[in-house]
This record gives sequence, structure tokens and C-alpha cells, in this order.
Amino acid sequence: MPRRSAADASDTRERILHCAVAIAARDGLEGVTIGRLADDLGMSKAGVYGHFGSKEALQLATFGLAVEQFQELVPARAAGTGTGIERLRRLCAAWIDYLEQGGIAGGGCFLAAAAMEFDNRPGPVRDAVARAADDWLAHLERLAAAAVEAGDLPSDTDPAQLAFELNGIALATNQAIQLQGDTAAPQRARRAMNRAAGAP
Amino acid sequence: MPRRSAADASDTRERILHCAVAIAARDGLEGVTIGRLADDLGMSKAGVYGHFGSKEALQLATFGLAVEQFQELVPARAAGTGTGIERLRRLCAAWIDYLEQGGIAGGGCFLAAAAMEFDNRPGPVRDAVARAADDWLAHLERLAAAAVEAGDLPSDTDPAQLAFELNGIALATNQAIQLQGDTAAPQRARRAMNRAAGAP
DNA sequence: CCTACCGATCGGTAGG
DNA sequence: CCTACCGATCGGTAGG
Repeated sequence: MPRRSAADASDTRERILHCAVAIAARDGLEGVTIGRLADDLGMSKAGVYGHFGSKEALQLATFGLAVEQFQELVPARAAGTGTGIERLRRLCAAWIDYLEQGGIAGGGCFLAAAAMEFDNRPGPVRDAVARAADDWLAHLERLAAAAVEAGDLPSDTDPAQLAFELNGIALATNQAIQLQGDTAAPQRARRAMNRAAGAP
Repeated sequence: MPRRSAADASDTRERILHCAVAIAARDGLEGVTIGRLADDLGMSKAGVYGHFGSKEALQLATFGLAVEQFQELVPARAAGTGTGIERLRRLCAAWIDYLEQGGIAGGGCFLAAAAMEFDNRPGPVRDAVARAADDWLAHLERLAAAAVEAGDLPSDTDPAQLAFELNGIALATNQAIQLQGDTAAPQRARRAMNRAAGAP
């Protein structure tokens, strides 16, 4: 049996990526350097580098893992048997909890940070970030549309407009928590989301 | 008369900072390097560096100029004789126009980007960014409170909550424009702001 | 997965 | 405001 099996290599790759997500959460995807990862993990730079082949591939894999973690922390927690407005409200509650707990590795919302960091840098990373943001807004919009169809929201509700407004509330909440340390932000977010989603 | 007067030096400093704002608008404040500035301006690195004495001082001065430019592009354009809700609405309109035109140097809202970049990096730059964000939210809150006092908004309106929600709409608009190239975002923003600020 | 490199660039300094 | 440096770090490569 070889000392370094394919499974070992895959484990190492996962260890590298978890470390990369933690670094990127605090310092951005550009803060994830090969040397820093090697240092944190007690590996050589070439050992880290070999798992990816380029900085860009490392960034893409790091972003991909962060998106997976977001999906486990927010949509997965709100999944279930609810219908209509109930599902949307549970998703919003999980979303605010995620922000209140500091997002990923205490660095706030990873997707929002990556969007800001790459929105002016054309390339595959920017494309992946834009796709993830599109997917998330589309998911919100589907839940909003289902709530309208179920009769839980006024029939003249624009699902895309509601998704846009909910996203804005989350971005403001993330900024208030991460930059201002504003502990009242989650409660403001709940009020704002309830109002946007047609609370009585 | 000396070839290099104090006024010449001051002009050079301003030239450096305008270039730095343009770089930072696209690539973030960490993207502003002494070498890149020297290259873009046809100067030596030491010539650039000498005007500031540290990277941090350069970042602070760059952020300060960006804040000045924001104030000229948004609050200054909305200043005037309006009262109550009229002043708040003019400010929001100027704000959306600013975002629609790409913010500063096409890079979007500089303050929002700097907030994301530095919210996890303690130090004087983070402090300056947090203060600017606080000041802006306080300004919005004052206009909202004045609109309530003038009887233009319901008396149970929470000015801080409204400022929070308007900020969120702007952040969502900035993301939609910069990341998604969503040309419908400004119109969504106007609808959302009108609804948040109690349009009939 | 390692050692040992490469050229480029970083922030910053010496000395003029 | 310049030339000419400094040590550190960057992404990436050669060769094993």
C-alpha cells in the first residue's frame, strides 16, 4: 500500500481548502496566498500548489467550498415541508442568523465580500461569483413567487423586486455587524424583512 | 524662485491621490501600490512614497479624497432649500444616480467597497471607514427625522430603521450594477426607496 | 509531497 | 524628487 493514496491526497486538498476559506473570510480571496497556506498547514509551498496548479484554480475551489458552506448554513436549515410565505420566512430567519453569527469564519457574508472584491476583475472567479449571486437571487425569487401563488402575498407583488429588497436588507445587516459591530442590526433586519415580505 | 515650490509639491500630491482613487475604485485600497502609482504617473517610487511616509498614510489620504468626491457627487447635489421628505427624496435620487453612473471612477460605491475590504482589518483605515459609514447613516437618519417632524412621514417612523433600509437598497443596487450589470437596478432602487420612505 | 530555485513586486530606506 | 538599494513575499517551476 502506498503511503500517499488518492484518498490521502483528497484529504489534504480538503484541509487546504478549509484553511483557505478561513483566510479568505477575513482577508479576501486575494489574501489566500500559497505561502500563507503552506505556513499555516506546515507544508511546503509546492505541496500546496500542486493540488491546484494555479492561484486562480485555488481561488475557484476556495469560493466553491464557501458556497457549499453557505448552502449548509442557510438554505439547508430552512428546507422542509413549509409552503408559501412560511418557507420564505424560514429562509430569511436562517439568513439573518447566519449574518448574526458572523457568516463564515467570522468574516461576514462570504458571497457579498467576494462580489465586492471581484466585481471589477474580469475572469473565471468573477464569473463564478456572479453566477452564485444570480442563483441566490433566483432562489429567493422562486420562494417569493410561490408565496404569491399560494395567496400569502398580494397578487401584485413583484417576486424579483422582493428578492432585490431582501438582498439589500441582508447586505446592510452584514455591513452593520461587520463594520460597526451593531448588535441591533439583526433585529432591524427582521423588522425590515417582515415589512418587505408583507407582514400584517 | 525655486523650481519645486510648496505649491508644486501640493499639486503633485493631489495628482498622486487622484490616481490612487482611480486605482482603488477598481482594485481596492490594497491595490494601490507605490510602484503602480509611480509607473502610472511617470515618477520614481521614492518620489511617490515621500509624499506620505507609509502605505497606511497613503490609504488614509486616498480614502479621504474618495469621501470628498462622494460628498460632491451626492449630498452636495441634493443640498438646497427643500424641506422634510423633499430633501430626503432628492438625496436618494442623487444617490441612485451616483450608483447608476458607476460610483467613483466606474468602480461602484467606494465607501461600500472599502467597508467590505477593511471590516476585518483593525487599524486606522478601518476606523476611518467605519466613521464615514456612521456619518453617512447619521445624515440619512437626520433627514428622515426631519421628514417625520414635518409631518411628511408617519409619526411612528423610526428614522434609524429607515436609514438602515435605504442603505440596504443602495448596497443591493451597487451589487446589481457592478456584479450583474443589471440595468434595471436603478429603477428597482427607486421603487424600493419610495416604498421605504412612505410613498403613497 | 519535498528542496531549491526563478523573476517580479512589495513596502520601505540611504543618500543625495 | 531622483538612483540605488534592502529583506520579504508573491506565483510559479525544475527535479526528484
